[in-house]
Amino acid sequence: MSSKVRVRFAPSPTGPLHIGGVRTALYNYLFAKKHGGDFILRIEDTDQARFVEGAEDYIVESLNWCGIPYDEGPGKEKECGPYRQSERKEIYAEYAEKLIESGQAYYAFDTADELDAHRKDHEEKGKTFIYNWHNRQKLKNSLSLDKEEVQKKIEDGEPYVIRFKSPEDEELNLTDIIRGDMEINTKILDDKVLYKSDGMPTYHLANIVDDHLMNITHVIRGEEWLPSLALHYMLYRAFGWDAPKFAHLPLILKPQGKGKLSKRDGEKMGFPVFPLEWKDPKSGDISSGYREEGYYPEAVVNMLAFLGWNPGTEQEFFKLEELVAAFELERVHKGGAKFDPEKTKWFQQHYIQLDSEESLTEKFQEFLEKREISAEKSYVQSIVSLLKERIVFVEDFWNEGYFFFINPTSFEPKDAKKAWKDDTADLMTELKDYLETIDDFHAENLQESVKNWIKSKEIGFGKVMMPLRLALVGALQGPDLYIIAEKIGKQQTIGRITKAINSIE
RNA sequence: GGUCCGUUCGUCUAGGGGUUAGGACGCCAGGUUUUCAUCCUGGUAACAGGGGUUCGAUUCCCCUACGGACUACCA
Repeated sequence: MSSKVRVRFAPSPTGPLHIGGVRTALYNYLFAKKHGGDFILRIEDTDQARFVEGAEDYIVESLNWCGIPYDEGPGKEKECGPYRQSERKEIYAEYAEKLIESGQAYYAFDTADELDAHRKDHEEKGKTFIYNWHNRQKLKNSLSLDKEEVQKKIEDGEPYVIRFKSPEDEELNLTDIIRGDMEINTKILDDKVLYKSDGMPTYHLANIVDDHLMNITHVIRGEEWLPSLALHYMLYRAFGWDAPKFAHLPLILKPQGKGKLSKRDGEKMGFPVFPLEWKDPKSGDISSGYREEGYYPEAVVNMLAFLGWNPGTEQEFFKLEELVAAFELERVHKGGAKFDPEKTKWFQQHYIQLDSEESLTEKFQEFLEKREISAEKSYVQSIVSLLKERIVFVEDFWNEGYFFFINPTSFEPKDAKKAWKDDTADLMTELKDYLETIDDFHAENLQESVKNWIKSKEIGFGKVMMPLRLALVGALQGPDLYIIAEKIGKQQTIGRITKAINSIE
């Protein structure tokens, strides 16, 4: 086993890639890169009914945005292509036939309705219907029917599926890198459909055949596949192939309540569950994405990496290269992890603080342009520099500093109540008159002048500074007031004081 | 219901037969900031329960409870 590590991420294009899927992709990527291996993208589109237009592009774009591009896959064809299962149809038919020939699979003619009736019947008796060794002789298949009859049905074009012939009673020893050894008896397993009547393979067949043909060495996938592991082991054995190693990742759960994280949770609790914004082609519904919400990919990747894994040290900030170096499947947790939107914000805050002023200025200028607010680049840069340490998203430059660009549109009622007393209007009028006499509006000069003025009036600083802040900002928040006055200039400063005097009772 | 997997502060987790059970997010308090945020300091808070094994179990074993996944001609 000295062959090159090859892993694959194999989503089906049934909609936008969920954040849990992104984590699976990330772990695959990290593992591959750590071992100098290949990361392959395979599109599992064997279910035509669930195919969603645009989903594949979305998946590719998501991986690229996260900085975890695939080495092989659609658009990056290498010798193992094609990488869409719908384009590999003939291959699966061939392998399904091989299993029939070796007696490890059989044709089944039971209709969906018949099977449903069996299930319902069993359910009413409090039992579970399992199609396997104990009843397959009584059902309509090539094991129970005469050879001629089977032949005739096929020739007549009667629809059929191919089922795996699961052993009756055998202890199977399974190994998972994360969970260790497990033992399963085949008697409770059912004869899974390998090949559907529409001429397409099921996940199980396609998956095993492709993983083998694509020389996959490690299968890293979600825990929902754990119950299928026994089947997959038997399939490899039936073909006479070496099975890859398996690692089943814990699930990502809802922040509150029960169950796994779903699309709905994001909408309900106000955080994205998708990397990128997604517009459903049918309903037109829009689901928010981390990119559009202003998150940096580094933050999302770092957060995701730590959901179910940790390096065992106290370091929490990891760039992608560092994750590659530190990542180990053995350190992946077994239990599901509840998703924590707050922690994502914390990572985001960290990574945006690492961004350069130039880069942030550029981003904030784009933001301003969208709002049709024009400002000199040097002015924007000075605001960015001033506000940088208090922001988590680029948008926060606006939330924290809109007053550098526009007049406050209203006065925060709570703050007005606190800052604006009965005699404040008169005091502000006096201050305004005084400011009229000052020509040098640099912050230092302003500070000294106003300080002296306040002292000469023999009143408290708060009595002046709070209403002044309210007038200039619209609320009791923001950076140094003298700097604000300097930035917006004398005319604006006096104008805003006047407006406040006239509009606050 | 059946099969399988899991369970350390509210959350993400470290740890592992003898520890003051460690860190991070959140929350709370104090300091800085004549405001707010940032920042700094401190604090709160956990081994699901019951049996074993052992001189000693949070750590090993069993049971129970709880949680989760699967149980389709979906992946």
